[in-house]
Amino acid sequence: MSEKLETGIRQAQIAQAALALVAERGLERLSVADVARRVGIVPSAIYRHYPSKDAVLETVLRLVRDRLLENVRMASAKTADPFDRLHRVLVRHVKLVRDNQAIPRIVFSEEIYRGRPARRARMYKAIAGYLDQVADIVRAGQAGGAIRPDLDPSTVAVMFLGLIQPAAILWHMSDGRFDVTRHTEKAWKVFRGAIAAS
Amino acid sequence: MSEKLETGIRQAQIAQAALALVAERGLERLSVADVARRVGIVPSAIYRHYPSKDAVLETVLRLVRDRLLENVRMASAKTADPFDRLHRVLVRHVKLVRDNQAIPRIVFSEEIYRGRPARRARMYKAIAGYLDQVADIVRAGQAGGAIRPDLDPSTVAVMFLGLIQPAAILWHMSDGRFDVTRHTEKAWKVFRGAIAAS
DNA sequence: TGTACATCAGTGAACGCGCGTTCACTGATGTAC
DNA sequence: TGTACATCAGTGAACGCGCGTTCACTGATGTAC
Repeated sequence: MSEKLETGIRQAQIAQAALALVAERGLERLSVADVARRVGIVPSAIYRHYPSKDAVLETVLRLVRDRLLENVRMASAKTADPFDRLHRVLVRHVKLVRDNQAIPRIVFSEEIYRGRPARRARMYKAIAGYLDQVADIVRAGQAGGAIRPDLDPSTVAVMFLGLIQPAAILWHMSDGRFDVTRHTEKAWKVFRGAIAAS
Repeated sequence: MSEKLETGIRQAQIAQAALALVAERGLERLSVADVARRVGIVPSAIYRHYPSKDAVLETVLRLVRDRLLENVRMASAKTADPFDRLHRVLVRHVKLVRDNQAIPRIVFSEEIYRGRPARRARMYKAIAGYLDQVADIVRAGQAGGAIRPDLDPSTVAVMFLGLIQPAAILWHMSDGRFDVTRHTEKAWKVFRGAIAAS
């Protein structure tokens, strides 16, 4: 028999194991049996700590949301210059995507939202929150005179996401051959020039 | 018994039905039984026309690739002005994504590439081909003096994709509430200003 | 310090379900005579 | 024009498999006395 651990610890272990397995093999391949094996218990023991596989996914989704939002918060704290702040968010986001392949696999999965519109809405809200924080940086830059005042901050925020996302997909589809970091740095310069006050 | 049709016609019907079902319910929910029902035959009859479900997916993938590439080709034919051409590609792409929800669901699926690296490589090549054509438009614009000569055409092409992709995802995740068309038009103006020769 | 007991995480067999696929058949269609 | 035959798309029952989940049990752990 495997060591007996209290349910709080096991719940965290199970969610972490699930996240790691999604990163390795994708969400469709995630099975209760695999998660259990990784944790070192038997499949049915999962049900001592979660009522269903779906409940495990719910927790995984929360983990992902937390990491996403933590990202902007951290990057914004260190400096006041709007371009520095945006650039930090960019670099951290690229690193996040490179290190945690599970994130896009979960966020853009259909399966995880199927029949649970509230769950999709919650994730949309998290992404919208991310964009709002980027838009806030833009607004601050406009107030300080560094960023062109005629631009819509929300549009700029979505465009900012557009610096990373297609690159991340190309990186992923090319099995790492496409150089995300190089692309985002070059794209960043163009983007910076486009939004800077003249 | 359902009407007897020759295998060439059935093959096309089956691929189309599969594509439509992916658009409606996603790739993970696609079953041989559903495809058969849609075509009006019995599940096992699928195997008169395809050796496996996987072979059906192969054909669906080809359909999607064709539509993607046709898009740039069509948009480029009508006009010589580089901004006009890019704008046409943009508008067509947005329409493509809005009309054919199946496309992103297939292209970005993990499942369809699992254990078939050649298939993923082929899709990557299709996307790279798309980007190359956009880059060609940019190069032509640089040669003609309309677009800044110091920009890397490939970077500009990926950024161009970045005008659409995040917006498409937000549109999808918000159940159509996010206004893709409006966003891409606003983003297009900023982008255009960023790459135009001064 | 030692003993009886309650709690509850871990076990393994078994379940029901959906799915892709196989297979022997049926019967419609077109062709050769 | 009519008949026998070959072809092959369509049928439905059955299969094996993987999976999420249930359930009666086991036995380790901590607590009350």
